[in-house]
Amino acid sequence: MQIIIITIKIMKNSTRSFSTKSFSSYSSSSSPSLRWSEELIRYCEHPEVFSTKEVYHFDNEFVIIFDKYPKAKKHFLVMPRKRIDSIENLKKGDLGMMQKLKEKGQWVIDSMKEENPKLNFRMGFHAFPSMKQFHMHVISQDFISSALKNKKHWNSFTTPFFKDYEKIENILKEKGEIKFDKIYYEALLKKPLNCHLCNKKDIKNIPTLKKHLGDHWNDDSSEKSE
DNA sequence: GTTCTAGAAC
DNA sequence: GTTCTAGAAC
Repeated sequence: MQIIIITIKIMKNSTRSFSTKSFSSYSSSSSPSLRWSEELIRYCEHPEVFSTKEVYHFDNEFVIIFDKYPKAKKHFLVMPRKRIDSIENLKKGDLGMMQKLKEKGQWVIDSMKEENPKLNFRMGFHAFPSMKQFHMHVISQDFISSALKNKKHWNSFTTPFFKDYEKIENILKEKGEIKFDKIYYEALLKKPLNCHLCNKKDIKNIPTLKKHLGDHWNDDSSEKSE
């Protein structure tokens, strides 16, 4: 009986949402297939509507969210709320914002290290991000995560595809813009799996890499706990 | 960015 | 036969 009631409720809902959709012009449906790339924008426009499980912190200028698919034990995105599509849209005039962005990132790192001093962090940017809205990654360097699933994930954080904050700030100061060679950086994502901590090269596959990362994490903890 | 899955690699 | 990767998704 309960199942029947639930089914009816679902049918009612879907009918309603369908008619609402077709009634209003639904202007935000700019190519629905590309909507995933714009998801970060919602956090910047209305950070207050999200739970504390999604939004770590926000103020008038910045939002810090938990990465939805964390590639390490701790992985945050720090973003200006002002609409900036991409790292390529940065101007020298954004250097003030950048300084505050760095402070926000460092504030998260300090707080996370207080919680677990064993964690190391990098803060920086992908040379060619997939998601719109300029965002900075704050990510712990264990890379122990079930969401880390393929070579692209790995190489995007452990090759020069990942640009530390200071690097980007320096380029912006010196050249006034951020522009990378797309062919070169796309190729980096396809390179063999190399460990970011030791000299191990050409790790066979992702499962083997994960075992290797687990070993680093455990070795490290036994050293420090002695 | 993810999910899904065909077929390559083992 | 099973594990794993990598390309399509309208």
